[in-house]
Amino acid sequence: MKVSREQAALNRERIVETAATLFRERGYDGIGVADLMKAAGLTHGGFYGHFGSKEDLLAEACAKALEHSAERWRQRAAHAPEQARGAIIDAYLTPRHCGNPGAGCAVTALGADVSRCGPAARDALAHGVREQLAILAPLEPGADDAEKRRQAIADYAAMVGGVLLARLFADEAQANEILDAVRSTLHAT
Amino acid sequence: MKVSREQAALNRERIVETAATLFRERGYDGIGVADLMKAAGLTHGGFYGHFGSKEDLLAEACAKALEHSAERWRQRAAHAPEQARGAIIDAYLTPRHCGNPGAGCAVTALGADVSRCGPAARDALAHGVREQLAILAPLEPGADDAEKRRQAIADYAAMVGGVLLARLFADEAQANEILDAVRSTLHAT
DNA sequence: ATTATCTATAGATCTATAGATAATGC
DNA sequence: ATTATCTATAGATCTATAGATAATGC
Repeated sequence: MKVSREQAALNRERIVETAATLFRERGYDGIGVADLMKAAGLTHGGFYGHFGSKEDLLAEACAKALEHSAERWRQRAAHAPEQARGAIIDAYLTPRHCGNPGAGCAVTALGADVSRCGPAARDALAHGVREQLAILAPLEPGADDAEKRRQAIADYAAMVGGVLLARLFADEAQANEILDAVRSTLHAT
Repeated sequence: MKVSREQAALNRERIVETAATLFRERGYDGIGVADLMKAAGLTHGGFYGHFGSKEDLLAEACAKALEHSAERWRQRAAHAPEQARGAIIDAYLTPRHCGNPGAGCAVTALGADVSRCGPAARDALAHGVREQLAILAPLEPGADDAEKRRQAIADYAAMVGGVLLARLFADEAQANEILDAVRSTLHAT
């Protein structure tokens, strides 16, 4: 049953990736350790060899999810420097993002859960937010760095809130109205 | 043990109010039916005489929470017509709101939970959002109704996202930076 | 020999229900 | 007689742990 040290590290990685997806899809309390391990192709009891607790895994899953998001933002920032801000905003405020929370922004999907958690998960998510802001701020209009940063925070808040609101509407047209309104308002800035 | 029909209605009301607070504070899965009933001064088993399921209660609790919010917005809208929009924004983006989720915006506290729920709670929260937008839209700048509504949606999204983000930061100064940035950006509109 | 994973289970939850109880309202 | 609430519990979860197993890595 035992696997190599290398395979064990890969298994750990797969648990984190699986958790990052399933927590975002179903919420922190929406998936148990047993089902999570089953989804990763492992058994329940093996979990505690890798993580001290479910909440420790949440912290790692949040960090991982936001790292993926940051990577995507960085790619968009590099490709078309002038329209980078608009590209990030447009990609965030889409029906695709709304409909795929498991691959989307961890702040929107898990922010409320994490804000009620212990410091490990909170700090992980907060750190991820600071990273995202550091990517976004240089792309913002503004006379100085303080103004750019302020605008980055305001953009991020509007994006997060926009998707959170849109996800409440089962009716696609109403969800799209939310996304379109936030998107066009941000583009007018 | 039995109480009057009138008292039973009051008890039901108290269950909803208690749930509206505790769900917002701890999340939908953060409080069980038994503890909820205890907090309302009743016993576990009595719950199912009033509600068909915990999720039905969530729907009613969301509706109630957003009705309270709408009432506060209407009061601000009536008091100082010119600065009504600013007053709503300023009251929403405060440390006080961040630190008291149990009395705050149900969308920020429960949006993610509800978006993973059945239609009853979703519809309740979505209906509440439409009500809030209907209050906010007439207070917005804009050449026509469509523009006012678009701006109301963008404002609401930024407020929701702002508080969600701010709640991630244990450090008060960082939380306040988020609130201040969103607030000042909205005021610049 | 070490250790990653497994099986099995303890102990504590959780939602929901069944049946008893006792006060209301006819 | 009706019914709002109570006690007690069924049945299904959940996190975490203990001890067994078997393959790696010295």
